[in-house]
Amino acid sequence: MTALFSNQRSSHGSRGPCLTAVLRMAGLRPTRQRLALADMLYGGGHRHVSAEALHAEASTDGVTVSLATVYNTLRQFKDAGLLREVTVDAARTYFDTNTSDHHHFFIEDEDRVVDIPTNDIVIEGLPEAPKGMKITHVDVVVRVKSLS
Amino acid sequence: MTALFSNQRSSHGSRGPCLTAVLRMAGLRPTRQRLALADMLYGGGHRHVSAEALHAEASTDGVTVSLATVYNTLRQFKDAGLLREVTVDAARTYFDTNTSDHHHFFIEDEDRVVDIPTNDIVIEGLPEAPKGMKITHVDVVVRVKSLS
DNA sequence: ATGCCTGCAAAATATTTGCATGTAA
DNA sequence: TTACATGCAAATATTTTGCAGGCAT
Repeated sequence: MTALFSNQRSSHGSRGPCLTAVLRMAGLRPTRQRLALADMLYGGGHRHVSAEALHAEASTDGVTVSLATVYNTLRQFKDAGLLREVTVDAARTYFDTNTSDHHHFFIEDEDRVVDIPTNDIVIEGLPEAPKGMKITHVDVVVRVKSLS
Repeated sequence: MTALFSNQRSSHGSRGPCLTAVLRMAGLRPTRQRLALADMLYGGGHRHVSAEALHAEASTDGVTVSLATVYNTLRQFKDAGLLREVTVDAARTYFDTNTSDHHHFFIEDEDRVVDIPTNDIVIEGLPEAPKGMKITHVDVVVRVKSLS
Protein backbone atom coordinates (compact mmCIF):
# COMPACT_ATOMS: atom_id res chain seq x y z
CA MET A 1 0.00 0.00 0.00
CA THR A 2 1.26 3.43 -0.92
CA ALA A 3 0.68 6.51 1.15
CA LEU A 4 -2.17 8.55 -0.25
CA PHE A 5 -0.43 11.87 0.06
CA SER A 6 2.96 10.98 -1.30
CA ASN A 7 4.60 13.47 -3.64
CA GLN A 8 1.80 15.96 -3.61
CA ARG A 9 4.12 18.82 -4.23
CA SER A 10 6.33 17.36 -6.92
CA SER A 11 3.55 15.84 -8.97
CA HIS A 12 1.58 19.03 -9.39
CA GLY A 13 3.61 22.02 -8.39
CA SER A 14 0.70 23.32 -6.39
CA ARG A 15 -0.72 21.02 -3.81
CA GLY A 16 -3.92 22.69 -2.69
CA PRO A 17 -6.22 20.85 -5.09
CA CYS A 18 -4.67 17.51 -4.20
CA LEU A 19 -5.18 17.95 -0.52
CA THR A 20 -8.74 19.01 -1.12
CA ALA A 21 -9.41 15.92 -3.19
CA VAL A 22 -7.86 13.59 -0.67
CA LEU A 23 -9.86 15.07 2.17
CA ARG A 24 -13.02 14.73 0.16
CA MET A 25 -12.24 11.12 -0.63
CA ALA A 26 -11.85 10.53 3.07
CA GLY A 27 -15.27 12.03 3.67
CA LEU A 28 -13.82 15.09 5.35
CA ARG A 29 -14.74 18.61 4.35
CA PRO A 30 -11.70 20.53 3.18
CA THR A 31 -11.80 23.29 5.73
CA ARG A 32 -9.12 25.88 6.21
CA GLN A 33 -7.79 24.19 9.35
CA ARG A 34 -7.71 20.71 7.85
CA LEU A 35 -6.00 21.92 4.71
CA ALA A 36 -3.41 23.80 6.72
CA LEU A 37 -2.68 20.80 8.94
CA ALA A 38 -2.61 18.43 5.99
CA ASP A 39 -0.17 20.74 4.23
CA MET A 40 2.10 20.80 7.25
CA LEU A 41 1.91 17.03 7.52
CA TYR A 42 2.33 16.12 3.87
CA GLY A 43 3.86 19.23 2.30
CA GLY A 44 7.35 17.81 2.39
CA GLY A 45 8.32 14.23 3.09
CA HIS A 46 7.03 12.01 5.83
CA ARG A 47 6.80 13.11 9.42
CA HIS A 48 6.05 12.03 12.96
CA VAL A 49 4.13 14.49 15.05
CA SER A 50 2.44 14.81 18.37
CA ALA A 51 -0.67 16.94 18.72
CA GLU A 52 1.14 19.46 20.88
CA ALA A 53 4.02 19.82 18.42
CA LEU A 54 1.73 20.23 15.43
CA HIS A 55 -0.27 22.88 17.23
CA ALA A 56 2.90 24.77 18.13
CA GLU A 57 4.06 24.57 14.52
CA ALA A 58 0.74 25.90 13.29
CA SER A 59 1.02 28.87 15.62
CA THR A 60 4.53 29.57 14.39
CA ASP A 61 3.29 29.45 10.81
CA GLY A 62 0.56 31.94 11.63
CA VAL A 63 -2.19 29.34 11.24
CA THR A 64 -4.94 29.86 13.79
CA VAL A 65 -6.20 26.52 15.00
CA SER A 66 -7.17 25.34 18.44
CA LEU A 67 -5.43 22.47 20.18
CA ALA A 68 -8.72 20.61 20.40
CA THR A 69 -9.13 20.84 16.65
CA VAL A 70 -5.62 19.53 16.14
CA TYR A 71 -6.43 16.54 18.33
CA ASN A 72 -9.71 15.95 16.56
CA THR A 73 -8.18 16.37 13.13
CA LEU A 74 -5.37 13.94 13.86
CA ARG A 75 -7.89 11.40 15.03
CA GLN A 76 -10.05 11.93 11.94
CA PHE A 77 -7.02 11.55 9.67
CA LYS A 78 -6.07 8.40 11.49
CA ASP A 79 -9.58 6.95 11.24
CA ALA A 80 -9.52 7.78 7.53
CA GLY A 81 -6.26 5.87 7.13
CA LEU A 82 -4.23 8.97 6.28
CA LEU A 83 -2.09 8.66 9.40
CA ARG A 84 -0.89 5.79 11.51
CA GLU A 85 -0.74 5.98 15.27
CA VAL A 86 2.56 4.91 16.77
CA THR A 87 2.61 3.90 20.41
CA VAL A 88 6.07 4.19 21.85
CA ASP A 89 5.70 6.42 24.85
CA ALA A 90 2.89 6.12 27.30
CA ALA A 91 2.85 9.85 27.91
CA ARG A 92 2.36 11.01 24.36
CA THR A 93 0.73 9.81 21.16
CA TYR A 94 2.59 10.10 17.88
CA PHE A 95 1.16 10.04 14.40
CA ASP A 96 3.12 8.93 11.38
CA THR A 97 2.32 10.25 7.92
CA ASN A 98 3.79 7.09 6.46
CA THR A 99 0.95 4.60 6.59
CA SER A 100 2.79 1.78 4.85
CA ASP A 101 4.21 -1.16 6.78
CA HIS A 102 7.43 -0.19 8.47
CA HIS A 103 8.98 0.09 11.89
CA HIS A 104 10.46 2.72 14.20
CA PHE A 105 13.36 3.89 16.22
CA PHE A 106 12.44 5.67 19.42
CA ILE A 107 15.17 8.01 20.61
CA GLU A 108 14.73 7.89 24.33
CA ASP A 109 16.73 11.00 25.21
CA GLU A 110 14.70 13.18 22.88
CA ASP A 111 11.27 11.54 22.90
CA ARG A 112 11.47 11.37 19.15
CA VAL A 113 10.28 8.76 16.66
CA VAL A 114 12.20 8.00 13.47
CA ASP A 115 11.33 5.59 10.70
CA ILE A 116 13.65 2.65 10.35
CA PRO A 117 15.05 3.39 6.92
CA THR A 118 15.15 -0.07 5.42
CA ASN A 119 12.43 -2.48 4.55
CA ASP A 120 14.61 -5.44 5.33
CA ILE A 121 13.24 -6.29 8.72
CA VAL A 122 11.82 -9.77 8.74
CA ILE A 123 10.31 -11.27 11.82
CA GLU A 124 10.61 -15.02 12.01
CA GLY A 125 8.96 -17.40 14.36
CA LEU A 126 5.95 -15.22 14.89
CA PRO A 127 3.34 -17.35 16.67
CA GLU A 128 -0.27 -17.79 15.72
CA ALA A 129 -2.70 -15.31 17.19
CA PRO A 130 -4.55 -16.67 20.24
CA LYS A 131 -7.61 -18.72 19.32
CA GLY A 132 -10.41 -16.66 17.84
CA MET A 133 -8.13 -13.69 17.21
CA LYS A 134 -6.47 -12.29 14.16
CA ILE A 135 -3.37 -10.17 13.89
CA THR A 136 -4.09 -6.58 12.94
CA HIS A 137 -0.59 -5.19 13.05
CA VAL A 138 2.93 -5.99 14.12
CA ASP A 139 4.86 -3.11 15.63
CA VAL A 140 8.59 -3.21 16.10
CA VAL A 141 10.04 -0.39 18.16
CA VAL A 142 13.80 -0.23 18.53
CA ARG A 143 14.60 1.96 21.50
CA VAL A 144 17.91 3.75 21.27
CA LYS A 145 19.79 6.23 23.37
CA SER A 146 23.00 8.14 22.97
CA LEU A 147 26.23 6.35 23.85
CA SER A 148 26.93 9.03 26.51
CA MET B 1 18.81 -13.11 32.52
CA THR B 2 16.40 -14.74 34.89
CA ALA B 3 13.68 -12.90 36.70
CA LEU B 4 14.68 -12.15 40.26
CA PHE B 5 11.42 -13.18 41.76
CA SER B 6 10.83 -16.42 39.91
CA ASN B 7 9.53 -19.36 41.90
CA GLN B 8 9.51 -17.62 45.23
CA ARG B 9 6.73 -19.75 46.49
CA SER B 10 7.88 -23.15 45.32
CA SER B 11 11.47 -22.79 46.40
CA HIS B 12 10.77 -21.95 50.01
CA GLY B 13 7.19 -22.70 50.88
CA SER B 14 6.88 -19.31 52.56
CA ARG B 15 7.74 -16.32 50.47
CA GLY B 16 7.89 -13.46 52.95
CA PRO B 17 11.62 -13.68 53.63
CA CYS B 18 12.40 -13.86 49.91
CA LEU B 19 10.45 -10.78 49.07
CA THR B 20 12.08 -8.94 51.92
CA ALA B 21 15.51 -9.91 50.71
CA VAL B 22 14.82 -8.92 47.14
CA LEU B 23 13.49 -5.54 48.16
CA ARG B 24 16.53 -4.97 50.32
CA MET B 25 18.83 -5.92 47.48
CA ALA B 26 17.05 -3.36 45.35
CA GLY B 27 17.68 -0.72 48.01
CA LEU B 28 14.01 -0.55 48.95
CA ARG B 29 12.79 -0.86 52.50
CA PRO B 30 10.50 -3.84 52.89
CA THR B 31 7.42 -2.01 54.04
CA ARG B 32 4.00 -3.53 54.47
CA GLN B 33 2.71 -1.96 51.25
CA ARG B 34 5.68 -2.95 49.15
CA LEU B 35 5.62 -6.50 50.45
CA ALA B 36 1.91 -6.78 49.76
CA LEU B 37 2.26 -5.45 46.21
CA ALA B 38 5.30 -7.61 45.53
CA ASP B 39 3.39 -10.63 46.75
CA MET B 40 0.51 -9.85 44.44
CA LEU B 41 2.89 -9.34 41.55
CA TYR B 42 5.16 -12.31 42.08
CA GLY B 43 3.14 -14.65 44.29
CA GLY B 44 2.08 -16.81 41.39
CA GLY B 45 3.46 -16.76 37.88
CA HIS B 46 4.13 -13.75 35.72
CA ARG B 47 1.67 -10.96 35.26
CA HIS B 48 0.91 -7.76 33.42
CA VAL B 49 -0.69 -5.05 35.47
CA SER B 50 -1.70 -1.44 35.29
CA ALA B 51 -1.53 0.74 38.38
CA GLU B 52 -5.28 1.06 38.52
CA ALA B 53 -5.82 -2.69 38.28
CA LEU B 54 -3.25 -3.47 40.95
CA HIS B 55 -4.79 -0.93 43.28
CA ALA B 56 -8.23 -2.44 42.76
CA GLU B 57 -6.84 -5.89 43.43
CA ALA B 58 -5.23 -4.71 46.64
CA SER B 59 -8.51 -3.30 47.85
CA THR B 60 -10.26 -6.56 47.06
CA ASP B 61 -7.61 -8.42 49.03
CA GLY B 62 -8.12 -6.15 52.01
CA VAL B 63 -4.72 -4.49 51.58
CA THR B 64 -4.86 -0.81 52.38
CA VAL B 65 -2.66 1.10 49.98
CA SER B 66 -3.18 4.40 48.21
CA LEU B 67 -3.23 4.70 44.46
CA ALA B 68 -0.31 7.11 44.59
CA THR B 69 1.74 4.56 46.48
CA VAL B 70 0.90 1.94 43.88
CA TYR B 71 2.13 4.27 41.16
CA ASN B 72 5.26 5.12 43.08
CA THR B 73 5.96 1.52 43.97
CA LEU B 74 5.56 0.34 40.39
CA ARG B 75 7.99 3.00 39.25
CA GLN B 76 10.47 2.07 41.99
CA PHE B 77 10.24 -1.61 41.05
CA LYS B 78 10.76 -0.71 37.42
CA ASP B 79 13.77 1.48 38.21
CA ALA B 80 15.17 -1.38 40.27
CA GLY B 81 14.78 -3.74 37.33
CA LEU B 82 12.13 -5.86 38.99
CA LEU B 83 9.49 -4.92 36.43
CA ARG B 84 9.55 -3.97 32.80
CA GLU B 85 7.38 -1.25 31.38
CA VAL B 86 5.45 -2.26 28.29
CA THR B 87 4.18 0.49 26.05
CA VAL B 88 1.32 -0.71 23.93
CA ASP B 89 -1.47 1.70 24.61
CA ALA B 90 -0.95 5.41 24.82
CA ALA B 91 -3.66 5.76 27.45
CA ARG B 92 -2.30 3.37 30.01
CA THR B 93 1.02 2.06 31.26
CA TYR B 94 1.50 -1.64 31.79
CA PHE B 95 4.15 -3.35 33.86
CA ASP B 96 5.36 -6.86 33.20
CA THR B 97 6.78 -9.00 35.99
CA ASN B 98 8.76 -10.94 33.38
CA THR B 99 11.89 -8.85 32.86
CA SER B 100 13.57 -11.26 30.47
CA ASP B 101 13.64 -10.63 26.72
CA HIS B 102 10.34 -11.51 25.18
CA HIS B 103 7.50 -9.94 23.24
CA HIS B 104 3.78 -9.27 23.58
CA PHE B 105 0.36 -9.69 22.16
CA PHE B 106 -1.94 -6.76 22.76
CA ILE B 107 -5.60 -7.74 22.66
CA GLU B 108 -7.21 -4.61 21.33
CA ASP B 109 -10.79 -5.42 22.33
CA GLU B 110 -9.85 -5.96 25.94
CA ASP B 111 -6.89 -3.64 26.43
CA ARG B 112 -4.94 -6.59 27.69
CA VAL B 113 -1.30 -7.57 27.31
CA VAL B 114 -0.22 -11.20 27.00
CA ASP B 115 3.27 -12.61 26.69
CA ILE B 116 4.04 -14.25 23.40
CA PRO B 117 4.54 -17.81 24.60
CA THR B 118 7.50 -18.86 22.47
CA ASN B 119 11.04 -17.66 22.38
CA ASP B 120 11.32 -18.35 18.69
CA ILE B 121 10.88 -14.82 17.42
CA VAL B 122 13.91 -13.71 15.48
CA ILE B 123 14.13 -10.33 13.91
CA GLU B 124 16.29 -10.21 10.83
CA GLY B 125 17.56 -7.24 8.95
CA LEU B 126 17.57 -5.00 11.98
CA PRO B 127 19.50 -1.88 11.04
CA GLU B 128 22.28 -0.23 12.96
CA ALA B 129 21.29 2.33 15.50
CA PRO B 130 21.62 5.91 14.23
CA LYS B 131 25.13 7.30 14.62
CA GLY B 132 26.13 7.91 18.22
CA MET B 133 23.26 5.80 19.54
CA LYS B 134 23.01 2.35 20.95
CA ILE B 135 20.02 0.03 21.04
CA THR B 136 18.59 -0.38 24.52
CA HIS B 137 15.68 -2.65 23.72
CA VAL B 138 13.66 -4.06 20.85
CA ASP B 139 9.95 -4.30 21.44
CA VAL B 140 7.68 -6.35 19.26
CA VAL B 141 3.98 -5.86 19.85
CA VAL B 142 1.58 -8.03 17.90
CA ARG B 143 -1.83 -6.40 17.98
CA VAL B 144 -4.71 -8.81 17.75
CA LYS B 145 -8.46 -8.55 17.83
CA SER B 146 -11.28 -11.04 17.81
CA LEU B 147 -12.41 -12.37 14.43
CA SER B 148 -15.80 -10.73 15.07
C1' DA C 1 -30.59 26.40 4.47
C1' DT C 2 -28.49 22.46 6.37
C1' DG C 3 -25.33 19.93 8.52
C1' DC C 4 -20.75 19.32 9.45
C1' DC C 5 -16.64 22.12 11.82
C1' DT C 6 -14.35 24.98 15.00
C1' DG C 7 -13.04 27.21 19.24
C1' DC C 8 -13.34 27.63 23.84
C1' DA C 9 -13.74 25.99 28.23
C1' DA C 10 -14.70 22.30 31.02
C1' DA C 11 -14.51 17.34 31.74
C1' DA C 12 -12.26 13.02 31.92
C1' DT C 13 -8.25 10.23 32.59
C1' DA C 14 -3.63 9.01 33.90
C1' DT C 15 0.14 10.07 36.57
C1' DT C 16 3.13 12.88 39.75
C1' DT C 17 4.13 15.76 43.69
C1' DG C 18 4.02 18.50 48.27
C1' DC C 19 3.55 17.93 52.79
C1' DA C 20 2.29 16.22 57.26
C1' DT C 21 2.30 11.89 59.50
C1' DG C 22 3.91 7.18 60.17
C1' DT C 23 7.34 3.53 60.34
C1' DA C 24 11.73 0.79 59.54
C1' DA C 25 16.45 0.71 60.96
C1' DT D 1 16.29 9.08 66.35
C1' DT D 2 16.58 9.73 61.71
C1' DA D 3 15.80 9.02 57.21
C1' DC D 4 12.78 7.12 54.24
C1' DA D 5 7.70 5.74 53.09
C1' DT D 6 2.82 6.58 52.96
C1' DG D 7 -1.66 8.82 52.35
C1' DC D 8 -4.19 12.41 50.94
C1' DA D 9 -5.25 16.02 48.09
C1' DA D 10 -3.82 19.01 44.81
C1' DA D 11 -1.16 19.65 40.70
C1' DT D 12 0.15 18.36 36.01
C1' DA D 13 -0.40 16.50 31.49
C1' DT D 14 -2.81 14.61 27.81
C1' DT D 15 -6.85 13.94 25.36
C1' DT D 16 -11.95 14.24 24.80
C1' DT D 17 -16.43 16.48 24.86
C1' DG D 18 -20.48 19.92 25.10
C1' DC D 19 -22.14 23.71 23.18
C1' DA D 20 -22.70 28.05 20.71
C1' DG D 21 -21.44 30.05 16.64
C1' DG D 22 -19.19 29.55 11.73
C1' DC D 23 -18.39 27.73 7.23
C1' DA D 24 -18.71 24.42 3.27
C1' DT D 25 -22.04 22.58 0.17
